[in-house]
Amino acid sequence: MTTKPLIDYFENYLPLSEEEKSFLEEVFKGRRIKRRQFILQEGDVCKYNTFVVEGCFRMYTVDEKGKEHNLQFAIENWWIGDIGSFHSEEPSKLYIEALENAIILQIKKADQIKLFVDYPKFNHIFRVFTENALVSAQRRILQNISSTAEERYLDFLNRYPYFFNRISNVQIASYLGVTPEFLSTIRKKIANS
Amino acid sequence: MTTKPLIDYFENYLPLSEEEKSFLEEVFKGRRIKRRQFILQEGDVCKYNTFVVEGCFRMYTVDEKGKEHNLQFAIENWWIGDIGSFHSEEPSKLYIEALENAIILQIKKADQIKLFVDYPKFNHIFRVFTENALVSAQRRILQNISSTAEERYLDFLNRYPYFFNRISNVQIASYLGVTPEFLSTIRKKIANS
DNA sequence: ACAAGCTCTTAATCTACATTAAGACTCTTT
DNA sequence: AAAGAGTCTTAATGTAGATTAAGAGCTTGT
Repeated sequence: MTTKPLIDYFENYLPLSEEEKSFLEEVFKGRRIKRRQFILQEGDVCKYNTFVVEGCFRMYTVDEKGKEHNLQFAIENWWIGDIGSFHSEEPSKLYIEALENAIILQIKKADQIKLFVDYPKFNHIFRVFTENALVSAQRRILQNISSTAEERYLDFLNRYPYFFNRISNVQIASYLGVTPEFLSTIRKKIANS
Repeated sequence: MTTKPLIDYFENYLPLSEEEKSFLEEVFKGRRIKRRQFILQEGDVCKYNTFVVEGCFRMYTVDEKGKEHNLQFAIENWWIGDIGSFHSEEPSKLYIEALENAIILQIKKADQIKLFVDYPKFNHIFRVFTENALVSAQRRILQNISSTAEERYLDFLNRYPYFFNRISNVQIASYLGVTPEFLSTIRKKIANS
């Protein structure tokens, strides 16, 4: 439960000074999370920005009919959290649940603001991360309004091949916006072609 | 064709020094764009980040069947551009077309980098803009995978009421991911209820 | 070792939305 | 003023994907 994976991760983008490293060690807290445990639930304010060291999470909403819809998965070296709630400090409409036993590193909002003010370099790094996330989100929007479920599934496998053996088809179907039954027929069709 | 609207816009977030203002005046170039004119076309690298002073734009892709799909609109005080292409300097897959005669302010990539390096404050401002855009994009993804077209249309009107009289239903349908004909039946149903 | 609970599949029926085609109703442009 | 292009609507028919239900193969816990 050291911050080393996080520091390595940052140093892929920019070298860090010793002072910066020790500040990161101070403000990021390690936690072990068990499968099926939640790190955010609807109605709670998202108080932490979370870096996944090990394990796998999904972030989802529940609609009026009680159906769950996956917005995002996160595995090793991914960030997860409800950015909207984190910044506005308003209750979230999202759940974040561990799909596997996991190890995470979390930073509180006040510490993250301190990070940005005292070490402006991180403003830049996080701007770039957010831009990359936005580009992915835009691609997914275009796919949702222009592609069939089969095309979206094939693109998903192509883009995230390591999810194929790690995440159940029920969860993948919920991410793609189709029922597990229909994903099953898509898979059958692909297999027979 | 002054940078005043842009400076006013930034000052809603943070006051600017005279030096910062004069740098902005130096690097942002004004342009007049006519209805139906493109400021980005598929295959071109997106060389500018664009601030809309006046007028209205849409950003869209064209799929293999030749159908257009609107990713985003932009009116006064909105930013528009293909962020992915702008940063990677790879050819864009998007078009950006003026839906009305327009006035814009554009900054080149090299100048934007200079802006971030010399005036770190802007790193922060643009990080916040990007986060807000990401939150909107995430909300739209969740809607696309969980709501009917009617629900999406009602939410669109609710969220962007000023688009109702400004943007044609053909363009709105393309944004929502339905055909204009089906949007028409939705509108009829709403009117009769 | 067994029940209990997930997960995946198959198949029948149903519905949201697409496609095609046609007509009315704008706006522009000349 | 007339032609023409773009926009909105209506209606018939077609299809992607939802829903429901059932059963088969896996894990998991006791």
